[in-house]
Amino acid sequence: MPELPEVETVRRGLAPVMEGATIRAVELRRPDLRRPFPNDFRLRLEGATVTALRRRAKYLLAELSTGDVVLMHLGMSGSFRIERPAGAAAVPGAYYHARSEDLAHDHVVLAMSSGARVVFNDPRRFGLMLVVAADELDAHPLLRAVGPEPLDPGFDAAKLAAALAGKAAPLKAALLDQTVVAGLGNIYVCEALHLARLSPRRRAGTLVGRGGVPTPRAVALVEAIKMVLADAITAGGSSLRDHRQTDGTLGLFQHRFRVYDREGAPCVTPGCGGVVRRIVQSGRSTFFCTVCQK
DNA sequence: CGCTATGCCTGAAAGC
DNA sequence: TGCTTTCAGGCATAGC
Repeated sequence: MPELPEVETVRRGLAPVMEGATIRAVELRRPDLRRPFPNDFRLRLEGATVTALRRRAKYLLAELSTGDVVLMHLGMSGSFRIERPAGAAAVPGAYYHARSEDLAHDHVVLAMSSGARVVFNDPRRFGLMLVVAADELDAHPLLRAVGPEPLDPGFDAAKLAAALAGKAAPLKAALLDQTVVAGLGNIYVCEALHLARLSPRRRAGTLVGRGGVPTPRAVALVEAIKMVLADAITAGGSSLRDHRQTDGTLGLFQHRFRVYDREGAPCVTPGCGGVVRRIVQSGRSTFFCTVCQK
């Protein structure tokens, strides 16, 4: 489910009730998600204060006063919601979920000193929660090879070109590769390629000129990636099947999809006149317009 | 029943 | 032989 804009939306929702708050109790309602919780997971979280809640790629990182970091991933169907137990004071700036639902897939509950209960729900259990020492975070196998943050000012056409140079894989597949650029998934790759008018089937290496110089297409693609992601964050992400904001409300960006899940609909590019098509690449649906995306 | 699904790790296969 | 790149398979569940 969640790509960078959804994870960032979740981060912004959780920050008011987690940052500066102490984790009073951790309830693990099953032994594993995608992989087992570490044996010392509860021990290392309980009593620790969250000093910052950050995001790297599609990972949420809760930095603790103890020098540990809680590494969280939402997988395909994970979501967080914030509950306010009866009698607990409301945290300024926090938005609470109206009521609990789908309790069967509530796998982790964090009771925070802010009074909020942070509940992780994940029907498919492709999500992940680990705790690692902060000084080992960058070298951690899950993060070591992750590429640049697309919304970082340092991510530019030169960076993208360097990552794409020599690649024969389709552009779609290259952009899904988290080592090329971090945080894009199936939706936002399709959206960014349409905005940049680039074919998902084009060989990735063709965005790089002689000597590794980025082409105008690479410049356009970087611009499109940044714009699509920023707009999606502003809209609270995209809610299809699973994504909710932490207060339970839906994201709104799905109403603004240019191509994703719009097979057969007219292309929105002014004057194009094409129709959105669906193909399968690397086993996943790609939506694009064969008329204006070259 | 069969197909699809916002992710991504693993391992096999292919290419050099 | 070995390294790198690419892709299919699988994970677990729900909805249509």
